[in-house]
Amino acid sequence: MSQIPHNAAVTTEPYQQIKRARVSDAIVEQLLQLISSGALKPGDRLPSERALCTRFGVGRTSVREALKPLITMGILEGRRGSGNFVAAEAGQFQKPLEWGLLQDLHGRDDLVETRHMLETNAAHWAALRAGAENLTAIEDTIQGMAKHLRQPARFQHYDATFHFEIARATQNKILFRLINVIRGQIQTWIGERLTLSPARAEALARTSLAQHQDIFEAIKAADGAGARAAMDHHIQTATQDLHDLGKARKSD
Amino acid sequence: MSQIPHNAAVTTEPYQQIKRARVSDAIVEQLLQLISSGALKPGDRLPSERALCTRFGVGRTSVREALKPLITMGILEGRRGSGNFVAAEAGQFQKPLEWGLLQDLHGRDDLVETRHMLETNAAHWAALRAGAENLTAIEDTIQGMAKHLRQPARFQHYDATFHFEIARATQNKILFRLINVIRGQIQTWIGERLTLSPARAEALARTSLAQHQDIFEAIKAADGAGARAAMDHHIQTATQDLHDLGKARKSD
DNA sequence: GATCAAGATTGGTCTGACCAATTTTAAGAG
DNA sequence: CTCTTAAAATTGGTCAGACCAATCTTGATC
Repeated sequence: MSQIPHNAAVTTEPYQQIKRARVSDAIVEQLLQLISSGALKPGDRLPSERALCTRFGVGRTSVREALKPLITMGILEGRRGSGNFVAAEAGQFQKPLEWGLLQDLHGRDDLVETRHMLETNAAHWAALRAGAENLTAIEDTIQGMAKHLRQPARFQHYDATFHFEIARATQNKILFRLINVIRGQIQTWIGERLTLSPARAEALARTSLAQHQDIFEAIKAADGAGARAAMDHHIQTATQDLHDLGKARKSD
Repeated sequence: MSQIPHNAAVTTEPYQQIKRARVSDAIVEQLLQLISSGALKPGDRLPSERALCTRFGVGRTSVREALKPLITMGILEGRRGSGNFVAAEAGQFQKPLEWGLLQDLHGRDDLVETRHMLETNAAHWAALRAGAENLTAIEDTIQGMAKHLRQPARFQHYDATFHFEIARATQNKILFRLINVIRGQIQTWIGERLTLSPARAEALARTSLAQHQDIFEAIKAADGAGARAAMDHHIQTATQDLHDLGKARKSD
């Protein structure tokens, strides 16, 4: 754990700073509304910047100043020579979360610890709130894991989807987004972890599969405490495995 | 709780998309490094955009395209006629978190529930990890509350600082940032909640103070489970109070 | 020394132009 | 007619110069 400095102060001021009407901000608002209302769907192409100029009645500078924040946030995607597009992950706001959470992290401890907290709570709430649709989605991922015990890449995909579906079953959007961004980050750190002997990989997969089944059974039975405990056990095992692998790799 | 749509897919691809070198991106990188290295401290003023043009050897457009993302994320702050400044909260990345978490939220339920989870876990870890410096900081806020039982604004400030210091005592940067952004958001929703009779306000304050003391005692005793339980009780009470106030206001 | 108006500085926006990547079109070959 | 390929048009990225409005600086005035 890294020390958190004592310079940042807490803010209790509820009043918002008055902001002069910037032209670009008004455009940002309109574009956001077009996207959230569904008029612009992921993958859609926006009118060219020059066309937007005439539509909004502003200069191209303002249009570009409006597009820039949306591109930064990962809501839009600019392709030179082709056009500006609504990003596939628009609405998930993955990028700003990564910016906010993962900047200036020296170690992975915070990440692992937070993931443990989020996942155990997610299991708890999923058990209390999962609908039939959620249960079948989760069960599908388990069957996918069972069918690909010897194909690490496939297995890992279903593993990730399992946790993804549990996060969705919580019906809590904030928790859903947090789990996804942290899982994604841990995944990039792990990278190509599964470069170990096939026999060992299959053994790990079997253990993991059994734990996933335990979690699912508890969720299916609407057993909040049981789901939390099962997930706690699973995450601890997975974390320990990762830790062992890290040590093994260091000794290379 | 709002339903989470089933359209978003999970990504297991660790490879990053190749991106052409944009001039503005290179400038962003330099500026970020200047800030994280301490060469530019919060509150500092950047050279004027025209000056940056000559320093970087690029046009003003590129400079502005580089500044825009940083302003969007709250790292810089642009004041027309005055200059661009490093934001006071630079390094906290509050704004991108708000973007990522609070977009498109229909109700406050997710927020309240997530806060409950974060705060109870924070109390637990604070009890296990708080150093002497953390303990005195927390105790100071309690004394501040005790001295201002009849001044709601002051009391609320120390209340918020109490939770702020506990979040810091966890030594977990991610948890620290999450708690701050969510508390801030709940606070803006509450707004000027304390517009009730002085007698009732003081009664609530006394109850709250007692609960804060319980939490602090558990943390001081390094009693993780006790701290979690005390915080759980406190958050539940506070949430209930807010709920009652909301109902009372609706009946106006 | 305090007040206030004129000038200088700065971020925000507009216009028009050019570059490089991409797409579209059209010409040409089979 | 289809496929290939080169030219033309389109598009995002960058540059330059200009103007506006908000702010800061300066200096004259009392």
